[in-house]
Amino acid sequence: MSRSRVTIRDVAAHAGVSHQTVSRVINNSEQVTPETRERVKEAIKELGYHPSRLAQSLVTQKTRTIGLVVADITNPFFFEVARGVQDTALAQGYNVFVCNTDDNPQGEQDVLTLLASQEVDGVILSTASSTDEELLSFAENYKPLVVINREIDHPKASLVNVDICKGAKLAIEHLIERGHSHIAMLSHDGHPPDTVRRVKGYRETLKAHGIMPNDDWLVLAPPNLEGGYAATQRLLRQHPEITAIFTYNDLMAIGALRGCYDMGLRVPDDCAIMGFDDIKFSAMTQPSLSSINFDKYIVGQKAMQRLFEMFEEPDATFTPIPLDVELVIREST
Amino acid sequence: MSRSRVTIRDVAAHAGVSHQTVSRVINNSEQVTPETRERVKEAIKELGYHPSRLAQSLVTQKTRTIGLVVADITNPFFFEVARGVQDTALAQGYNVFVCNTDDNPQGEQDVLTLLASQEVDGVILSTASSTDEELLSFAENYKPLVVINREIDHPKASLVNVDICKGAKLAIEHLIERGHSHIAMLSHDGHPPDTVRRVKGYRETLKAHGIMPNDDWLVLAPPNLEGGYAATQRLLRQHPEITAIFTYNDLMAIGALRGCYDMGLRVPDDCAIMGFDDIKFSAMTQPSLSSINFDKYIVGQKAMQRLFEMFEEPDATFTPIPLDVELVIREST
DNA sequence: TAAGATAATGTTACCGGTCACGTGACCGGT
DNA sequence: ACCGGTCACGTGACCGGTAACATTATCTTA
Repeated sequence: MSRSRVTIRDVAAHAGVSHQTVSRVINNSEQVTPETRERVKEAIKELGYHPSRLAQSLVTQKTRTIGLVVADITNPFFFEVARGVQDTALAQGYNVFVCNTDDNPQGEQDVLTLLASQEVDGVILSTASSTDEELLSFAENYKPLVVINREIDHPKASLVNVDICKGAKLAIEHLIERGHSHIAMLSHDGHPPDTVRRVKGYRETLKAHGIMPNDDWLVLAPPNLEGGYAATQRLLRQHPEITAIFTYNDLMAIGALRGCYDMGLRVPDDCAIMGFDDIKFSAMTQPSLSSINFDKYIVGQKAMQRLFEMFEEPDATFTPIPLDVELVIREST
Repeated sequence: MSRSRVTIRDVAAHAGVSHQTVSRVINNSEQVTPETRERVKEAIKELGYHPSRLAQSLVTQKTRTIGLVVADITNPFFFEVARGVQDTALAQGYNVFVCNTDDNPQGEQDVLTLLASQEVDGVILSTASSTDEELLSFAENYKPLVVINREIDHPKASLVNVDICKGAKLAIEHLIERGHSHIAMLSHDGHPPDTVRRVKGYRETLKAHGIMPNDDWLVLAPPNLEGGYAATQRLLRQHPEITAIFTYNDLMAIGALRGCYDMGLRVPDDCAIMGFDDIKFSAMTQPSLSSINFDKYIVGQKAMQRLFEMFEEPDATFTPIPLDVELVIREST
């Protein structure tokens, strides 16, 4: 194994057959006598031969490698998705390149070209910094693409969509049911499409219940702990009348929890907090966090499965994969 | 770009030179007239040529790809390390395969052989389910290897070691200083080497201060939120005399926080909690968590840099890279 | 029993690059 | 005018596989 390298021809010589026959054995082709197959297998074992994926890839033009593009692996939401993707990929002998874009359009472009140069067989994209046009052009002249939580209309792109609108609706309705009418929202300060859907769900649900959304109560911040913390303090200082906050994700919500605590406000009595994503931490915070749950792992798994289907039938068009959400009520509301 | 593929010979023909000259231009060899270089570059641009990494790798026997093996990407500790690795790798045009072992020896072996078959240029390993022998044999007949937080003596393996003993010492000394003498420890139920160091630091520091470590107060549990939560409840129910808990990592500590809360115990008054790793969440919990901090991102970065050094000088032996720790005192102690 | 079908195996081109080496142009020195 | 050295570039082999086609052996079947 530490020797230079055992090639398929070495094996062939050792077994007294042509290298093509060895190749057939490796690829489980039927066109081989059980007897020679056995001889070849023995030679393979004796020499400790492993086929070179590089050489295989070069000729088959398939690398058995896919790219997963996420905004920031640091978000628990993404890594559960990543696990789903990786596990299903691995089961088929595929490897996954995980790339961070840092929620930054340039980063996303860099990453996409890098993936292109690595010649991955397909890409799963769970981020949204690039514009629709950039994405379309990527889909156009590249490989199969699965997009998570984003609408894009292209025959070569397939979608996995969590029902975010419904999630936002459930969240707001729950808050209204709890008697809140002064409901603020902390949203992502980028412009990803799934932000739009959350905000849309937030406003429409309020309206549907006869509450006029107040734009001053919709604040934008970085979608992380610190962003939620800072924005909450700012918001509640300016608008003490607010009694409930709905956040873009659980990270912001956990920051909001601490923000309230540091201002001497009690959750949920003084201000209720409602998250989105239901990451593991949310069950352990104090008070534990109400949130919108959906199976992140399944999202990744379905995305990967869809990619496999696209490999099988490159010309087929696929319908979007919907994923349901559910309301999780804990102590914070 | 969507056309079949532009090869180096197409470019050569287009520019009226040999493919070798094109190759020279690509690789910035000096042996090219500025004039022809320009002509070639123009041809490259016109045809939209991108060299095939596959073909390059096949002949150079370098894939510009490395493997990162972690126990579970789901732990915030690991993904900060992962970010450090990825960012530095990317800056040099290297891509990273991240693999999870799920803290499971079989998984680790699977992953290592998968990486071997993918022909990565090197491996960074931040996990510890495999035995030393397995690891040594891997190092023996494979590629450069950087091991994080684990002792292993092999010329082909290099180490990055956080000073865990010191961390444990700082933690325990801090608790003693706060007046605690009934200090329990929640540890990893696997048998990773860095567990040993934490436990060693825990016991020795206690002894150094004239306190006999009580083995009943050392409990093993899965190193995650739920593990910490359950173990804390079990522990405090059986041994109400305990006034402080030192945990294997912050995940367990955050679980412990909630465990205390659900038992009606106040932190730190009834029971102090001390974590390890200082993940981002620890500043946001309520009460915020005291912990041992070290720069996770730097760990990944240094590991990757070391790997690059090993690529440069394959025969050199390298000294371990030490990383310092610091005590972070927050509200939980 | 000869011809055609079919199964098992060998031959050779090819994937898209890099590398070692060969060749000719050019240059300065004697 | 000749020689050796350097520079710019081309030629062909090679990396380690797969795929298409050619070939041979085996089996039918008329």
